Amino acid sequence: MTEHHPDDSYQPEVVEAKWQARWAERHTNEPDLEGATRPFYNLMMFPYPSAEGLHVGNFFAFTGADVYGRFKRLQGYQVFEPMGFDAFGIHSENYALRIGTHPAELIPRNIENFRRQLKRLGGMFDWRHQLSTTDPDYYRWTQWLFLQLYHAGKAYKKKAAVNWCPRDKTVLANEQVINGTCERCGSPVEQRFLEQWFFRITDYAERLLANLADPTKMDWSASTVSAQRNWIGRSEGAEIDFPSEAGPIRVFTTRPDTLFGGTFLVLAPEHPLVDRLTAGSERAIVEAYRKAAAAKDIVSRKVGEKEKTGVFTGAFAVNPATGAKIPVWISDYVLMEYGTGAIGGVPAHDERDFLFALTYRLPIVRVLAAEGETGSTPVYEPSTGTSGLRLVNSGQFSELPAEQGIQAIIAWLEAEQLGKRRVQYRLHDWCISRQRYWGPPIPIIYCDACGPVPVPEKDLPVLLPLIPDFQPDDSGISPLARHEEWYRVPCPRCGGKAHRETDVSDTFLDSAWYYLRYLATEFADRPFDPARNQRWLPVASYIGGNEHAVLHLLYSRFIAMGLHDQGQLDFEEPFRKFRAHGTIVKDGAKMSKSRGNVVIPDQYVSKWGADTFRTYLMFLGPYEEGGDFRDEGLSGPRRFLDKVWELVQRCERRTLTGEELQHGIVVKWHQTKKRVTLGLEQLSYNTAIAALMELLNALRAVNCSERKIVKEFVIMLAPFAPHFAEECWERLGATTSVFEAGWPDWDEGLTLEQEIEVPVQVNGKTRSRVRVPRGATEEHVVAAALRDPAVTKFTDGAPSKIIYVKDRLLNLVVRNAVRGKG
RNA sequence: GCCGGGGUGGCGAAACUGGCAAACGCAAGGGACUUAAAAUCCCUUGGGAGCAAUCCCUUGCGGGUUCGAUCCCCGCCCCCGGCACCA
Repeated sequence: MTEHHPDDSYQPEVVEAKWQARWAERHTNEPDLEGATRPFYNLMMFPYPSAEGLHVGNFFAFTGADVYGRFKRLQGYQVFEPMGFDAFGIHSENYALRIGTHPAELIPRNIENFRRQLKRLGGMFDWRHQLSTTDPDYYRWTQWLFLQLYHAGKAYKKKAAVNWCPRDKTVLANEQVINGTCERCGSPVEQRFLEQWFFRITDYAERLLANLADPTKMDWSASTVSAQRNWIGRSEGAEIDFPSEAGPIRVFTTRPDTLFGGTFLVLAPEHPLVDRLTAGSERAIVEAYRKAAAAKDIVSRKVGEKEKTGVFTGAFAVNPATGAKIPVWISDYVLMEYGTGAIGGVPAHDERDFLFALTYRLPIVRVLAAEGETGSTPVYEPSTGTSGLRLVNSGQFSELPAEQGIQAIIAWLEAEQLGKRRVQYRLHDWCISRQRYWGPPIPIIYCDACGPVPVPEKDLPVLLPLIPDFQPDDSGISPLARHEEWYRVPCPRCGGKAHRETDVSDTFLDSAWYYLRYLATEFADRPFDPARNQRWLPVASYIGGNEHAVLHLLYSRFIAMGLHDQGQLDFEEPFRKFRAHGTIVKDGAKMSKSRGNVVIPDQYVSKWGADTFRTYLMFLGPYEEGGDFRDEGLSGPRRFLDKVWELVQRCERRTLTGEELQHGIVVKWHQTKKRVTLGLEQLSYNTAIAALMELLNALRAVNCSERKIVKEFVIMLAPFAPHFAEECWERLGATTSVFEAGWPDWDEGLTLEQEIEVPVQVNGKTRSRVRVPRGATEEHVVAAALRDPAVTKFTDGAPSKIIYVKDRLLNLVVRNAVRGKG
């Protein structure tokens, strides 16, 4: 053991290895889950171990969350900061396929590498509670969760039009289709009709939406809240029945006020009434159109295509408001999965209906008019909203303002039993079946006699068999179906011939409840522990990427709500506070493998040290906005740490000198404590670090190394540079961790300077400053200002108006401003 | 089109939600130390005028409110993200 000398230099690799070892030995990062009196659950989104390793974006995310956890720790909370691996799923399986290694072999290897990187970063992780979603002890409970939802009637199987990715050879949830392409591989998604398992997330649409606006339940980033709102997509309106030969045709509209302008109906090609409506002579054309529509992939069906096509079914319906006989058409601009799959065409007030009417020469009747218009000209009126519009050509409703017209017509429809008020959501049920190998098998058995039978809980987990041929194919059937010995089982209910469900569940089901499992990893007999949940949940702080706004973050809320309604959880919102971190770009450009500019953290950690790397990441931009990673930037934070190191080596216990006091060291010190504390609480890490740099510069300027200040400096630096701070703390004579030290408090009175410089403006332009004591009266400051030639040069006589903001600013208003003569 | 977040020096950015615009850092230039380089230290660095004290201009664009606007209001432009033939 070498003795430290006051002048020995900062060697990150030595310091970091030492403290990582010591944290492990001392169990520094392992809070008492049973007895914690001030528990703080600090969660960050766990990674997919599906690549060579973590990239700088992951490090940025984890570091920011870790800084917050360490700050809370220093404030005296017992912080639980777990880490795990989202190791099931297409991303991991695709990676295994590409590498040509079985995922069961590859993924544990990746996890080891991820763990190594994470430990090197110096996160405050409690490794006792590490989990992997691929562990049977984990996915046993994922399957259990499926059964809970199944028994609650929240899981069901139906044959439906689903998104099929031809490259990944599986169905996808709507949330995993981005602009008609696969979220994972970017292939255009096809439509297939398959029997799939769904979760009834739509049952919770209203609650999921309402809680977003409830600050007692959720404090989330605005961008995430907005994305979820858009995704849930609530619309208010009415459904209206149009009588026809084949029975009533129900349409949904958000604008019942335009009902009198409905001159035709349009049904989606897949609409179930089309067969019955179609007249004999039109049958061939209608069939051809339906076939063509079905053949289109989702991209071209939903995106672009402004020209409208469609065919007449030969049938007519009656507009219940006007009594007019109106033709029934089909067109692919009407989508079966939204509303009722049928619309009333109002060509005068809807752009799409207008284009359709123009193409097929359908009548256009205007029923809304602006102020001072009669509405007699039958042209399309592109109007968004209802403001300034009134109804015309609308029978007894004419002349009502549009907003009132909506309410009046709904009331009339309800009275006449022609329709009713209705809220429509864009959100669809969550399709969780995947025709892939690498996931938890859905715990259902199909019996020839009993039908679908849930696997009894005592038989869980349904183990994923180790099979060599796990490649997916085009059949729409999971690779597991090829394995008879696994596929064929006796029925758990009657013992008769039966077979297993061969689909696995969506990865997002694995990740929808992992925060519960972290708290209970040592329990084999239960998925989570009520007493621990009671103590630690909901999660106090959750940090992650906004790309999961309508995926993981929505699904997790749904699962918590479902469990809550089953009496399993006593909260329904799992993440009290969520903050979305920003994204990192490299030299101004997005990082991507094809560009070859992906930053691998390891080399930087080796060169600069983890503490410098962490500090740089937190300094390079606002945490919630991200920033630009530039190699040159690392030298700044490293120089900063070197200077702090040097300050620590020469620090001494003494009183401040007159010169130091004169330079306002005490004020700067207390101001810094305040700024760093508030900055950390708001995740404004870049400004917190800047404040510390300012204090350091101020100390160095007067050569001050007073021990009390240096100690508090080290504590405040500890969230960013934990190993470094521990080492400094020890060298300052401590025998316990710096994280036991407690967060420094500041004296508000001492953050204010006693003598201040008040800017003096003339007509709003700063012309000079006067030094006055804090709290000086207006008279005092004005008198001082008018003694200053730099001011009087511009005033030329008595000011006509004086604005004085105490301790802030003096503004003298003069009528004839004198121009500066230089 | 609708919703959310942005637009400030050569660059990353800061500014008590109305009060000295550009803190902190990077890069660049000059100087000191050194045989030299690196490291370190000191100085300069938004634009323009001036020998200078100093003055004028400057927060995407155009208006407005105000003694005073990066901040508030109105009308635009551009960038990032979400939703979107959604009725």
